[in-house]
Amino acid sequence: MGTRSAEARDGRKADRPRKGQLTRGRLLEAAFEVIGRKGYAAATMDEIAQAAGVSKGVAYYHFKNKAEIASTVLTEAIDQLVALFEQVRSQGGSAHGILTGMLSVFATMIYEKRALAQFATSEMWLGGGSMSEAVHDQLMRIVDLVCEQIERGQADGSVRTDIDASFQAVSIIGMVAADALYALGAEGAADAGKETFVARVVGYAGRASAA
Amino acid sequence: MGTRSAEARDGRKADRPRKGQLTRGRLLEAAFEVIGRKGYAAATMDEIAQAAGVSKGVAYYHFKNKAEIASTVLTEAIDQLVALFEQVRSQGGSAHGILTGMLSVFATMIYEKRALAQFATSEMWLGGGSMSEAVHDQLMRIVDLVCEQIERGQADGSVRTDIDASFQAVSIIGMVAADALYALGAEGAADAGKETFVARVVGYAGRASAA
Amino acid sequence: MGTRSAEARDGRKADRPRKGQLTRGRLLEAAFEVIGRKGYAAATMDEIAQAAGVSKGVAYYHFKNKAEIASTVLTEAIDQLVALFEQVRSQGGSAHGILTGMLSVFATMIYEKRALAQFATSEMWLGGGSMSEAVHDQLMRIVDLVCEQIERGQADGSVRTDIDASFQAVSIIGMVAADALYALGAEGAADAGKETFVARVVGYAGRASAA
Amino acid sequence: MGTRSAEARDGRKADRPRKGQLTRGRLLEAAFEVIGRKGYAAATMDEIAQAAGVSKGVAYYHFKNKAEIASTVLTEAIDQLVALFEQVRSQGGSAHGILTGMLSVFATMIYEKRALAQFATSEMWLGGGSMSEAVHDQLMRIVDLVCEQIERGQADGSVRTDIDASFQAVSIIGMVAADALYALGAEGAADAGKETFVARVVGYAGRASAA
DNA sequence: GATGAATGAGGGTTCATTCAT
DNA sequence: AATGAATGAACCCTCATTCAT
Repeated sequence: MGTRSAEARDGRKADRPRKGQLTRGRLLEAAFEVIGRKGYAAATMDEIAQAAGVSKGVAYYHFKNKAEIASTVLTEAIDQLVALFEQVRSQGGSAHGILTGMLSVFATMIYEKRALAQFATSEMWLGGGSMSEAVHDQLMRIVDLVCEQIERGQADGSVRTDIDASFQAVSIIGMVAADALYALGAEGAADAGKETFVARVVGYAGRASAA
Repeated sequence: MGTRSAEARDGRKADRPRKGQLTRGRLLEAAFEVIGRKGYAAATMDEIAQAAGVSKGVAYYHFKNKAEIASTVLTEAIDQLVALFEQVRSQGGSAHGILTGMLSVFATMIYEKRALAQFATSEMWLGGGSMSEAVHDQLMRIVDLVCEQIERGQADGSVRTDIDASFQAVSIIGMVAADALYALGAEGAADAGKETFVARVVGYAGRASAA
Repeated sequence: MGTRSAEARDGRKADRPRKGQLTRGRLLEAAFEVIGRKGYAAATMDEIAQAAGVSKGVAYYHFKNKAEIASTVLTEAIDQLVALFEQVRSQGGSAHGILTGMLSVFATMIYEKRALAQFATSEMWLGGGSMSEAVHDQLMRIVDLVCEQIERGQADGSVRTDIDASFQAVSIIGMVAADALYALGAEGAADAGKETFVARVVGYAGRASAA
Repeated sequence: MGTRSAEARDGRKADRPRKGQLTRGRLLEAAFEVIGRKGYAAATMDEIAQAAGVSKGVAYYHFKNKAEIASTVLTEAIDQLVALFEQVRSQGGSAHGILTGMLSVFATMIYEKRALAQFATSEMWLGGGSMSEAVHDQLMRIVDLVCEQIERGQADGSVRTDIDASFQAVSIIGMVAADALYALGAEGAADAGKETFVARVVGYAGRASAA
């Protein structure tokens, strides 16, 4: 005991990441891993706490209940993804270029955080679940950003107009998700590497919506 | 205990599949409905038995456990779908024509049995779950049939060859599933009707793989 | 095992007390004892089930939750008391005579089922508890029956009229309850015996309301 | 650890009861309110600390545990009541006069601090609980003071002698408590006002013990 | 004195599964 | 074949209590 070094050294007590925040972060990581691996229903708070290296009680100190920890995990990840999407958008360019960039970002994230994709997708199907509401809302943020670009593309003639923009957005996202599921499910496929995976997904999906 | 089976059965072999098979069928229907509505994990044997109008104990007379009843439901449905696919294939025609027919059949089934699609998809993501093994095997039967036609199309030049056939097959199926999820999730979308839904999905997906 | 004698002997299978009813009864008895001894909050379903000689799960087969088992215990006891009160009333006589009879019955029951009295009283104070609603409703049935006789007494001039009948009813019941608590709390007092206890309570309380 | 108390305290003994005593007082008030509203078992240290506007840890700095904070609340209130009783007694007068004064004081306090009455009464029934011991001891102080006057009345012939003095004391107190519960439980009854309530209780109870 | 964080022992409840009848 | 009843293992969650700072 007595390792209060950090703030003592530089005296910035105020913005020192409190110990609690560290634990909270560890819990989120653990929840991400466990839920991704076993699904929301099969994941237990016991296992999450254990994976985080803390007692079960502390999980309930930081999060109201299991649903909250799960939706926090998801929201934080989607926040990252949305930020990346917006970054792609802010760099400007044609609708097709931005779309390609978004899909690339999306596929990359699925590739890297497959567990989250599993969690989000599986919970999203459930109509009346406790989680489904929050999951759905989060995922719609992604769909909307994709949809926006497809509409731009429809306006400038680079994307086919015979199908609803939102329909196309959902199709592309579903396609990418399914590809990821398949590519990652086949364990041997992983060796192809991220770049190959992303390139294939983007190349294929990009073609589907061309005008 | 209970060894009066053999001779007793022989005595009325002809009319045996009466009560037992009826009950079994009712249980499968109930399981299909409940699991589709709440997901595998949240579905309880109690609710399934109650929905079937029988006692809980009888469910364990007909099925070994919860996993078995669920995978039986799935297998029977996939059997139907496979049969339809093979029927489409047996009518011959171009790869594109057969593919279109299969997607049409697939989209129709999702539209009509959305609960099953939900069940299959959500469980499939789970890597180590009890169900996932069986679900995966079943769904691969579908993928393989689609893949077969894509390979035919690649051979005759009607389908792009720059992407693995299996990759394309998975993409198309994922796309259709996502579309269904979205179209059926939006309650207002249901009024568009089955034909509109199927046409849109097939039209869009068919384009993605064109050479 | 194999003691299916009763119904076998006389063949009245229909009204044989099912095994489940026996268990249910045992659970109620156990709940009565445990809750009476430790209070509602401190009583655990584990202990109740164990006292009943069954597993914890079966308690939830017969009762929806802890509150239900507790309020069932209480309701059944109050039912008995109400039946006794009504029996006293049906025998006719002066208001004073009936009141005396009722108090006698009431004091006797408290004396014999002190645990229940403890439970009922302690829970009744709590305003917003889960139990309090049901407990209050049950106890009011007793108050009403006493009140009815006090009003009769007021009508015929044998009971003072300067105080609300309901107020007097409550006072008398509170008095008896407090006496019981005191008499039974002092362990040495138990030796005075039931008759002495009842006589004292009735004699004292009966005087308080005389005109 | 923490042995700097003695000399540190001595250094500023005069102005010591500053922050610490204030916090302690706030905790007691909060505990009084919360326990009164939800009962001892359902009250949580969290809620008490929050109601006091301090952290949970500080409650354990001032009180050993939950039982201590509760019994302190009770003891302080009973201390007040005892002081009032003794004040009534010190003013002299007939046994009947003093008794009336005591009941008036008692009824008034119940009326004003109903939450405390609830707490005391409900916990008192519990035989082996953690609280019951302390509660019982405190309440007996009240009973003894009432009993003392009843014995005086029995000596001078103003109170009936056919019933134990202690029995009568308990009866009267129980009566008042029950009346308070009833009067305060019926929300509409509150409008009658404190004076009416006290007068009724005293008038009724005073009569019960008259010789 | 005070705080936030952590602990860990249960408690209520659910549910897949089994079994006697 | 079928039923009602029973079991027991978890699971989610709460909360009194402790501790480092």
